Amino acid sequence: MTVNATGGRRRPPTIHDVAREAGVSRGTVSRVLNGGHYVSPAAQEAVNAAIRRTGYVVNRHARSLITGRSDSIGFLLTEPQERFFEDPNFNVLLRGCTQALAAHDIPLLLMLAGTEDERRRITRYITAGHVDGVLLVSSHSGDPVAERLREAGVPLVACGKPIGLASKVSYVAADDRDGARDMVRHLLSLGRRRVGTVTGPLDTPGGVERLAGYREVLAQAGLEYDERLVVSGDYSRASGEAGAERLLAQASDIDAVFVASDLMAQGVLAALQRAGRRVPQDVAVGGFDDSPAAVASSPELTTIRQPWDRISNEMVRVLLAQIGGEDPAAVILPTELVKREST
Amino acid sequence: MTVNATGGRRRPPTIHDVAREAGVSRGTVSRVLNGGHYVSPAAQEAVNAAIRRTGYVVNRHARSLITGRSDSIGFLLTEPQERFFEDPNFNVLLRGCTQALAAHDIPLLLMLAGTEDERRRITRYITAGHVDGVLLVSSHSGDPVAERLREAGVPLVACGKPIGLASKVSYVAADDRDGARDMVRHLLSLGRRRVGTVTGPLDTPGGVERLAGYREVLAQAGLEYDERLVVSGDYSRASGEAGAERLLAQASDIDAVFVASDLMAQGVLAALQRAGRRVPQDVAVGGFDDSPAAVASSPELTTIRQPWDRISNEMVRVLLAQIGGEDPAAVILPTELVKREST
DNA sequence: TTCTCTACTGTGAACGCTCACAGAAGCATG
DNA sequence: CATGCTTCTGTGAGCGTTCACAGTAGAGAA
Repeated sequence: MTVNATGGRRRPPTIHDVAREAGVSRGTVSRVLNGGHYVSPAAQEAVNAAIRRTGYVVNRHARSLITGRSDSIGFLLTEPQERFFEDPNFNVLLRGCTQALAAHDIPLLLMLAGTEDERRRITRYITAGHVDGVLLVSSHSGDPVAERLREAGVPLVACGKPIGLASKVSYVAADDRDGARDMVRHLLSLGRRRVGTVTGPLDTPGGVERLAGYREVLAQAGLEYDERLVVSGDYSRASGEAGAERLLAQASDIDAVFVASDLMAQGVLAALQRAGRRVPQDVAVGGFDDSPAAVASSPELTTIRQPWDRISNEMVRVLLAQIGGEDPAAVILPTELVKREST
Repeated sequence: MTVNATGGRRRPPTIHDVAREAGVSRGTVSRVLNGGHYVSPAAQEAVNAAIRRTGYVVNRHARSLITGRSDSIGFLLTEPQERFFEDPNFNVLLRGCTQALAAHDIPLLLMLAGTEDERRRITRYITAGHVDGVLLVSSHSGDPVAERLREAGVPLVACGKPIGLASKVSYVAADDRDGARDMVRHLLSLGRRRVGTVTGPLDTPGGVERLAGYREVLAQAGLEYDERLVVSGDYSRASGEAGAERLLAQASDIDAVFVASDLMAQGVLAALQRAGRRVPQDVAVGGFDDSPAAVASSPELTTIRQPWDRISNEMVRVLLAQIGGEDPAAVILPTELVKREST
């Protein structure tokens, strides 16, 4: 790439420079830039050569000004707590989305809106058209941002099924309920009969669905529901630890625990160890997520793998389709049981 | 905020609408928008009211087109491996930078450039002026992107001292060497005399500096350098585990290990446990970073806290200053020894 | 031939904003 | 009363692109 082939000036080359260099008009260059329809092969080639020679890069601001599109996507995190940011799943999701968008040459804007103040600011920013669509990562129900954006007609895809949201909004989620079913069936297949659970927050879809799967399978197995076997946490390690302690106190004959996240499962392992219960001999422990925490703990966790790479790809695909005018869509992806040492 | 107070049209209000609503000219509105100099209090007030009534939000594309600035900052990760993305420090840094920028109402663009292809594309994108500056997060030396951006005159701040970079580039770093010194002194103060170390990659500043600190303190203490006590890893858990095994094989009388990252320290703990060594009774283990891994492992890790919140704040501060015309600057921030159970 | 159709090309007018400039008004100074 | 200065305001131009439209050339049909 020859720098400043068009002369010694400082300013980056414009579409005019390319047109002059190629001996065609602005219009033709613009057409080449936007798919090359109605452009003769000769002109096409001349323009491409000129672009290469001048080092031309399209000015996205000028383009956006007229098209009204921004050619960028927002990745919005409205979680009030910072917890989700520490969640290893977040990493995978963020990276996956960034890469999936990079394949379309679309930059991703990271937006954090933890406080109500920030949420208001970000909402204004988004509805002003500064991004073409939003990947929404927020687990809690009644998220006002989602509703506001939806009302403003901003293309939106949520990660996980948004609960308590009045109307149609696209989402991509793992099949939480089915994953939970798989895990509990696995625990029962090992001969366990006193299977407890530490649920996620019950205002999140994951929390609700995983608990539902657990109850379904126990019911199918003819085991009657015992509320002493059910405690809930908030996906944090500490809450897992506390949950396990409560379980041991309420039902000391417990022989397995289905934990709704790997991070909480780590806490459960710690609590069991402190109580002198061996894992998996005395108590089998199953996690959820297959996060790095699953192999970082000892014993390594049997867990349910969430297909994060597929989730991020699908989120991007659905969002772009929606920006292109398609209707909202829901995508549910299958999970997978990963057997390790803890069961 | 009244929606569409200026009429029933769909399109968002422009500066013209605000001007009409306030009974002033575009110029006056623009001046209010940009600091309010040379604007009478009455006009100021009228414009602000009109903005509120119309729900006006500035069109950044139009503004950027003329100012040449983009009012956005890039967060660039050029690590070829995905390891850094899994590093908990990354989270903290990314969040810190996003928030520090949000305070200035500047959006952050996340850019991943793992392959040479992507690096080329991103470099073009950046040098075309689509961001005003870059926060560079990359540990390895000889990073071609940093050099290219610097040559192109793009304001740039690196996280950690870039090694092998020809000329001046701003950076913000924790005082790695001093942190290492603190930790090794701490280990010696416990009466340990056979102190091994698992270093980071020696083509990273952290790897080099932490090893240097280790050697300095041992030398000061009159202990002679024993190369069997030094192995190197790549900051991953697995490499910590492998490193500890090598240490035990080479120097089985080891009574302490200074590990250059918490993640590796987790691996070291696992290897020691498997070898039947008690921590801290038989072998004291010191980590580095004070990442979530430090409290997630058992025993909880004594470690060196990196001031990530301050690092991200400083990176943003230095970058904005540089965009504002100031010269590059280097900022070194102190670390802190955090004592827990592993020593 | 003349007409229509298709493939291609060039041109003027926006998009919404900032910037430079011209000018008005108010006030003090000579 | 003219002059200069400061503070404030409006206006025209232009940033780099796309879009709609007009127009040209060539091929095929009537």
